[in-house]
Amino acid sequence: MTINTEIITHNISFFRKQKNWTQQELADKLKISRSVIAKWENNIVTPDIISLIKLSEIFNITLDHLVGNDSFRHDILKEFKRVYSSKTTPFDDEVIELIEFLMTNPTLKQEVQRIKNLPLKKQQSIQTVLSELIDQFEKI
Amino acid sequence: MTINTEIITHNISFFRKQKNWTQQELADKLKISRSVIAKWENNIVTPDIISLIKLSEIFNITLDHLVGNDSFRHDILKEFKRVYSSKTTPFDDEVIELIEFLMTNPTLKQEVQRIKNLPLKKQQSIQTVLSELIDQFEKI
DNA sequence: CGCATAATGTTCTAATTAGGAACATTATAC
DNA sequence: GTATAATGTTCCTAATTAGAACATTATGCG
Repeated sequence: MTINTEIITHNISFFRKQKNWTQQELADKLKISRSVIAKWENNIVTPDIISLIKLSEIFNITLDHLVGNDSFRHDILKEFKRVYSSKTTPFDDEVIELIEFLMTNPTLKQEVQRIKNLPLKKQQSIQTVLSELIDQFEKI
Repeated sequence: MTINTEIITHNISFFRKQKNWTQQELADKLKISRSVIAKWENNIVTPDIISLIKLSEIFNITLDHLVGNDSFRHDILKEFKRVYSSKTTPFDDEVIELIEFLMTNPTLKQEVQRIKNLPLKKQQSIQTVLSELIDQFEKI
């Protein structure tokens, strides 16, 4: 995937207009100069991460949404983005299933919690062993 | 909400270690100098948005998680609660924490999903072994 | 249309900041 | 305890940014 700043800067313009704000209004909210906004929107300058986070809050969208990051499409988290931007949509089945699976499997839930409480190195070791273990059971 | 870069740079360090990579390995993946990684992790320099997006892809997490975007997190949790209260299922805060844990830990998440897809008997076997495994690591 | 002014775009400058290479320190393995 | 891997730091150069001032374009209204 090729990443460029064009989408990001274009999105800033898009979401500002969606809110019906002028560059000056947005600049005031961020307490920066208006000309900076103009340069962001025309992709002359790329906003720093702090400004982007503030923008995502002001626009009430996720950072991933703001920067047009869809690389995690195959991840569970992609749905969170969707849910976040349209509250009427139910949760993704995958997420719900994972939750319900853990809620209905106290044993495994507890084990995950125990893993969660271990130091990182030990977590990694367990994951390595576990991966092998599952491999074997999948093969049987 | 106060935003600072500390969380971001700390997270880079955290997720790199979670993957068991050296700074050099991460630098190679990003095709940049290792010293830059070091400066990121020590909050001497703040990575630009393009690098952050690449990092989120490499770490396989969302940008929001990488930068520790809390406002996003709260909204997600609200959604969980909404969905679950409407299902009259008792809402379990512990599960939320687990989901959070799994979201920032793609490897383990995947393993749980694999377990979920196994037949019950095999699930139980794995849980038994896993329990013993965790025991040992907790004792060390 | 033609004017006023709101909105946006661009240029210039000063200052900050990032990145890489080299060097310094700390951690780890044997 | 030493060798080496891993990480931290400094110095330098190059690139980037924010703001102010100025230029252009868009919009509303008589």
